[in-house]
Amino acid sequence: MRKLLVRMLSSKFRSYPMRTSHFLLATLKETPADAELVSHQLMLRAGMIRKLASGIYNWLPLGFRVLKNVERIVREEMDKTGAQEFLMPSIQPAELWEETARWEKYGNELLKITDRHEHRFCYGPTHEEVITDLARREIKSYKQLPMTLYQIQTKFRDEIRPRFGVMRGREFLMKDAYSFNLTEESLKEDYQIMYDAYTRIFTRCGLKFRAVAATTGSIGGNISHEFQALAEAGEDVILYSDSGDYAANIEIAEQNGLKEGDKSPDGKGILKTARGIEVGQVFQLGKKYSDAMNATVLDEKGQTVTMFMGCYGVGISRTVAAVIEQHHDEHGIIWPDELAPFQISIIPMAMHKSTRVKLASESLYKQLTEQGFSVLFEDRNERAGTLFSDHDLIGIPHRIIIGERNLDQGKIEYKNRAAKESQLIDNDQVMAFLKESVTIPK
RNA sequence: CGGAGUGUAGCUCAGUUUGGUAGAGUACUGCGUUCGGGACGCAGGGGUCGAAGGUUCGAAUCCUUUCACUCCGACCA
Repeated sequence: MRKLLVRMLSSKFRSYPMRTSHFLLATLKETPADAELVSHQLMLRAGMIRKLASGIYNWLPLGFRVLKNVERIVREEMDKTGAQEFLMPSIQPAELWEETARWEKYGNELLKITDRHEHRFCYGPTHEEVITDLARREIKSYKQLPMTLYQIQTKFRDEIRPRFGVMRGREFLMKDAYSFNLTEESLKEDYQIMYDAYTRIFTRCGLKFRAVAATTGSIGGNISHEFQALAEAGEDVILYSDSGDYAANIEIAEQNGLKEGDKSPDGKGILKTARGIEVGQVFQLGKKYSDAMNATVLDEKGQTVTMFMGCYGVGISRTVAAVIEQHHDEHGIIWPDELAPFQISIIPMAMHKSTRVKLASESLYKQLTEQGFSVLFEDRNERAGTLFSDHDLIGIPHRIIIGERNLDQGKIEYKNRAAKESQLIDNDQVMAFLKESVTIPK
């Protein structure tokens, strides 16, 4: 124990940067044969994910850092609404699902398992039953309402046909929130609060998206909206007004007898279709679960009343894929600053031969990390082309290249991943320049 | 679950028709040259050819069964 401590304090553990030579940077030059979508191909090539089984993926360090960034944004925006984070079990007893009749109705998508005592469980695809059970035990009075709880957790839905990598995986990371309300008006207020929070979340993720009226499917309830990231690869079709606010999932639109080319029902503009990736969905559940499971509180008159509920989901792992669908070029991924696994990469040229380059690079690394930037230090003894290609692929937004030639002029090179050309910056201006250019997430 | 296809080195693939000692490129290791946009030479390591059974003197190759994975559809959202 003492030995380990001494080694950690004295060795490279402390002083070395997050460096590519010891980072699990599992990039692939060629596209794996079983990936169809650009996002799936790039996630594999960049070494973000690896498949373990159909629809089930490992998240390697690079991908995990992005996943964590989406999670952080979601958590920040949920906390802003006053929702409380907590955690439910992923394994759920059959009895709860039988109370709502979903043990049968949810179908084969529900992964059912049996323990050694022959007790039946499922791996949770969603958590309405568990939260409602918790709420009926713990929430007693109208004075506690409204109340919203959320968790960020791995879900499992046994899709008939998983596809497109984490876009339609079986196991996936999801944020699910549940609101409890005394009245329908209160529910509608919370619904709007969540709707607004989702708008902020997906905006921060750099997504172009539309919120569309949606059907409620096996979750149930009355009113629902999906947040659709616009992408040709999307599996959903939406109908939207080209100049008004109207937008609906194709199912809803068809139920209302609307089709492409029609006038928008709000009178503004013409309806057009687009494809989308569903990255979030919000539901006004009403009393579907609270009725079935008897989740009640006492109101101010001492009467027993059934609570209204809402539920609100964000597909966190799917959002990562959706962002890539919208942010890439022929060389690889182009991360928005808030999602990038690292904000800045430092690529020293011929560092293994030039002490000057090495010192300048390490010094800059130290300064940048002290300022709170996340920085990846490229220390592999590879040819420049290899390094540049890898960094293009993994999509770190801000790149600093340090070489002898420019050091002689007192300059370093900066290249934005999204830009075609790089630019030279005076050595003593670098910090100011980056502070100006890089968004630092809190 | 219906239809189509694929399983050979970490990755991309040849070899299977017509059975005869397991291959290429790339990646990886060592040495040397080179190195600001995926270099080159030499030397190496890495495979129960998805699995099981059968036919045969001999099976990656032929037969049977089975498993996994991908795509289209239905399903889900």
